Amino acid sequence: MKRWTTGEVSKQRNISVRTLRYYDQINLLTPSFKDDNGKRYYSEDDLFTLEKIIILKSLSLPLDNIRDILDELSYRQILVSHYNYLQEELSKLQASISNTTSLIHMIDLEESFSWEHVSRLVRNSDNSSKKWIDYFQEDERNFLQEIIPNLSNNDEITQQYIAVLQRIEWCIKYDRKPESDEGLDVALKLIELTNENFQGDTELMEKFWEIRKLPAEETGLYPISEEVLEFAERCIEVHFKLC
Amino acid sequence: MKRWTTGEVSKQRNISVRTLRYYDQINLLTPSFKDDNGKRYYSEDDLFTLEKIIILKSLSLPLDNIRDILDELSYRQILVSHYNYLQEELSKLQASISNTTSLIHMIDLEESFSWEHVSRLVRNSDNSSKKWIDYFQEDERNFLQEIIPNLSNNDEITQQYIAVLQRIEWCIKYDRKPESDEGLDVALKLIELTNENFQGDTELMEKFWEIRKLPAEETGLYPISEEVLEFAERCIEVHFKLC
DNA sequence: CTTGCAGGTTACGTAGCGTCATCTAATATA
DNA sequence: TATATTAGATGACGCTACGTAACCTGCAAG
Repeated sequence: MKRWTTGEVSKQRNISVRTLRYYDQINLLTPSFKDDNGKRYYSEDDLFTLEKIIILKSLSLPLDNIRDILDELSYRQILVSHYNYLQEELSKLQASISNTTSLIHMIDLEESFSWEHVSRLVRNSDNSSKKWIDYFQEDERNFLQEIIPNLSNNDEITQQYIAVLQRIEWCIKYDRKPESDEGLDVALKLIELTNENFQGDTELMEKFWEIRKLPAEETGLYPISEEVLEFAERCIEVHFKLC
Repeated sequence: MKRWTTGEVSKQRNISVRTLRYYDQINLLTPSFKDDNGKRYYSEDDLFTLEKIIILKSLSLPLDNIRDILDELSYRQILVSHYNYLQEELSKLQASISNTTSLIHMIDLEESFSWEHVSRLVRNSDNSSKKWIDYFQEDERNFLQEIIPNLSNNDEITQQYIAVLQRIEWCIKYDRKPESDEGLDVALKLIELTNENFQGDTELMEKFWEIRKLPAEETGLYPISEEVLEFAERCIEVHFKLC
């Protein structure tokens, strides 16, 4: 059975030696063997555990929480929660990107660049209130709740829709046609959204209408017109034909 | 002219009062007025500056660097660099997601879940070596270089392609047809990649061939077959028709 | 024999705040 | 008018996840 020294593990996993020693110190990852001089030797199992730790860390879990749950979760559970987390981040990022492009557009057009616009955009994109525990599945949560507190949550999907709708509004306002590059962009986002969050067009449309019905303060949008919906549909029509 | 107190700003921008006081303390954002009791009052300009700071912070810039460059950069420059950063993050995230799904697939199939596979995947996705300075444009960099060091960089786009190719290989291996949901996924990613990173199919194909020519150790892939390319093309053919 | 390298320990430093403890001024309520 | 609450202020200490420096050890190479 092969064993690895700190230096080897450090290079392989791209982690500092100091980190490994620290993990040993706080009893997060104690190497399965130490020789007479105190040299650490890591087994293959240790490396798998380290992998787990790295993944859980990327969920922004504090190390002592990781230590608490490490043994209770299977590799698959960890990966699935990691996957959920990543998808969530993706949503946020895409919303952020939309907002940022909107702002840049506004500056470039040198008009309507008011404090109102900025704060409305930023307010929508900023508050991230989901926590790592939300990325675990229900049954796992039940167990986890006993160890650690819980949290509120926020509809990120809605935010994504809002972002798309804002882009469409921009297009209409500045006379970009559905046939333009911007129209293609909109179409792509829409397809992505339907594909990732729902399974078909029915739900998509429902979501659209739900958002439309929300009061303006809540969505951060000026009231949404029929025009917008038509624009959206035409974007997809023009650029893609689903077979 | 309206002025805001710490508490008001705190709520509006979703920042702790402590943070505001800290920024004052380190001379990052000093409110334009203080009354006899030392109460801080922020002007509209102050709020814009705060916005800039928040954006720059989201680039993971340390606060003292932000202080140094804050006055030198226009709002537009900051937003553009922020946008570049976000796009970069998006690439990484997508690669991460692909890798994670691959791993989950492997576990689910309960075969070939060797250390080799895991480490190959993780090694590819892990090392993030771009730094915030890379997200500024050339002329801005020249100026910035005088203040702060510089860094290497890594071909993230290649990594994205690798991720897609890996998914295709998985499809072929487990007999998922281009017509399946997985095929649709692949098609979506491919369209996204062509649309975001290049402008047309020509470059896409070049990139594909470039990667194919790379030795296996570098790409982290088993040699890529004609089969893969055909599969990719069919995915797009089957699911989308560009008009 | 020393030199260098890979390992070790101990201990202090860091960023960006959170979190007391304590104080003041202004306003609301009894 | 007395008091309680609120929103502000200022230290000062605490925290995470390590980086970094100082110094020691064991071993192979020159």
